[in-house]
Amino acid sequence: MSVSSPHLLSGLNAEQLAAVTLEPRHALILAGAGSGKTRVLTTRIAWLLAQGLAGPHNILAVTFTNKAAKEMLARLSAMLPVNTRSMWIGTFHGLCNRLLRAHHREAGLPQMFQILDQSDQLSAIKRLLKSLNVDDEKFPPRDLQHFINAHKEQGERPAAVEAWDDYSRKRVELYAAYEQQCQREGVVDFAELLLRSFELLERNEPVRNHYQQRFRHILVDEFQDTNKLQYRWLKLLSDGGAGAAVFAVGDDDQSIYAFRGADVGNMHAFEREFAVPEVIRLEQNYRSQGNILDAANAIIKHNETRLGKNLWTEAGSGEPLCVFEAASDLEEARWIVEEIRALMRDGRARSEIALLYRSNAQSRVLEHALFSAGLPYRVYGGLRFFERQEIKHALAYLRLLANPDDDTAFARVVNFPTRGIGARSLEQLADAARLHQCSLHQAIVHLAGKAQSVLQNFSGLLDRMREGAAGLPLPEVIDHVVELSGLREHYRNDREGQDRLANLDELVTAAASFVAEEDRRPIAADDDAAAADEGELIAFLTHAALEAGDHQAEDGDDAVQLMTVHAAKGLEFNIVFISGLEEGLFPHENALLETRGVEEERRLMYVAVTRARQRLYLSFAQTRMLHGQTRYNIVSRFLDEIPQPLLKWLTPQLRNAGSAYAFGAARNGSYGNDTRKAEIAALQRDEPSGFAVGQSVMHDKFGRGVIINAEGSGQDARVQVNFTHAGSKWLALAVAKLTPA
DNA sequence: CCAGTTTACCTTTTT
DNA sequence: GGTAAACTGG
Repeated sequence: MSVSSPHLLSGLNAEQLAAVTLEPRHALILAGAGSGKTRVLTTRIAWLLAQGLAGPHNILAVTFTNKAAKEMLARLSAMLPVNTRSMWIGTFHGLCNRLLRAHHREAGLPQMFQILDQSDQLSAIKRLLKSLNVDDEKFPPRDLQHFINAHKEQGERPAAVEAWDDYSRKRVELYAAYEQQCQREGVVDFAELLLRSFELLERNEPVRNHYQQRFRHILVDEFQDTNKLQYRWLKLLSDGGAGAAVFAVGDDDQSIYAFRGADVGNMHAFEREFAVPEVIRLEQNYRSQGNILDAANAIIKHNETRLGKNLWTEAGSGEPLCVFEAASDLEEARWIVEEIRALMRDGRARSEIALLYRSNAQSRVLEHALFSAGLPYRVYGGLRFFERQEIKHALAYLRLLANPDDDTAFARVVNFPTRGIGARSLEQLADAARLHQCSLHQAIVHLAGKAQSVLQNFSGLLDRMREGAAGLPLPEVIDHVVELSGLREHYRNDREGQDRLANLDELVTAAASFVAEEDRRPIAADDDAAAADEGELIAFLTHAALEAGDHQAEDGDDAVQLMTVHAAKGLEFNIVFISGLEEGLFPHENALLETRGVEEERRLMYVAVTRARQRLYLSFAQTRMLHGQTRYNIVSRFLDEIPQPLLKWLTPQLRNAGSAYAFGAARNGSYGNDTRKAEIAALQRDEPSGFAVGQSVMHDKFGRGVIINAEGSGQDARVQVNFTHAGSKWLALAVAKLTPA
């Protein structure tokens, strides 16, 4: 390895170079979209190694996605020959898991602890509520799950949570009970991985000292997405800033995970608490044409709380952004398909094109249109491989092999496929378990009568599985379990079970390639205490929980890419469509209620816009089917925030010329039947005083809006209006001064 | 007492 | 449109 490696640094601009070659000290890099962030991060690591400022084992690099971690590793090994295995590179959850496996005893966990993903966590909570006879109407499991996770992410155990009334006291009590249940079953949820390893470092001085001395350089990707606990974890590991040099890369404008506890405030806190000497801004964008960047800059300027940054490019302005107003979501989808066809006639590949939307529910219409047109497409999102029910069932059996006391897994498959163990027997079992303070599996011996015999049969099945699996390689273990459990038989008899059968086979294949991968890069004899001797099965189950799989999109074929804006973060495409630019959808209505909610939505829009290299299409629809009912939306404020000269309207701008209702009709049916249907429905409802659902109206105080609902007649007539800036309101027509806009 | 059928409910984003 | 709880028949 050369002492100075000019080739490493060639092609970097001045700011990138400054960031990469900073002397070892704390640094905050504000890296705008498309500014070469990942390159800076990986080159920084390579530079530290090449300069001899650190050995591989001194490096800890943390990312948010497995994908980012893999990419970093791949790029790094391409840059210089290095034993990446002795570096700690991974997601927060992955690294915490590694820490806890190595120190499970000190952390108070069984060696074989299992990881609950969120759906496992939810069912664990439901089971808990049932066993404590808690009314799940009063304490909805989802709320409780959010409550528990939010507190864990703040670093708060039940004892630290403030309770001021009976209700909050009860919730804290349930939080405590949930912890006990997890501890008894030997399982940890996602947030627990973080909190437990934080507490391990905090309380165990030898362990803390060991890692503080080992890691001299901590590099953090997507720093704006860290939550409070992750920040404290980093701070602890760097000995409050006195130890490892922390190199944090982030973009406050791309912070889009506040909803799950991410705290942009960490960037300010880091600057202050670590006394970061200087902040380096990467503002040159290598991705997008000028007009696209101008639009992105114009949008994000509307946010008040920013560290401040303005992207620029040496590329030309490029094309204007194309805007399309559709009569309906179906129309929007049809237009997108037409446009894609035109692009392909121009010689564009489908894989250059991405369709972005705010929420997954929007993909269906787009998929339908693409499918009907025979255009290949790939959807990112939705169910991932390890989240499919047949896979989760198979994994549950595997978990029971490793740990029969895993009640979540037990409850999941005890009667699946059905084997005559009904609700009644399970109730008795749960009662016995509570009475004896033991797991469901252990409670079987305390039963009597029929319940005991059927459950002992099940227990015997598990024993036979374990015996049959002994000594087999992992893929064969899985195959054996799938067979013996009756899962294969069950899906064979199910008319719609063919895909599921194929997935179960795929699980065996996945295990085979997982084992092969592990063999190629064996966990090197780590200098850490008790190098995790987890065994293939535990490693595979951990892999399944932490990396739920590639969002089910097959590689290879040339296909249009469909995904949510969140999923698109970090990606780039030559041509991007952002669809559904409507108030209530994007920005999402739920976000309007939250403080700073609109700002987060705006950052989301900023992320969406900056995905495009050459061409950006923006579209919205007047009516949209959502959750089975038609909604009448007005154009998103974000579209209004883009300067008009950057835009090219593909549809006439009639927005002030009449109601949505009127111009749907004016288009003379050429835009499909959807607007007509809305029209007819409105007429049939005998709307009062000449107002119709879907019509644009003006109000002295609230401004412009669209009527989305109506009821009553005469003096009692009321309409619900969705105002651009004031939100949705019910107004009595006799009182409110509404005028057609 | 269990198993298949119907109904209800939900969906903003996810490691 | 898809799953999980409630229902009802065997």
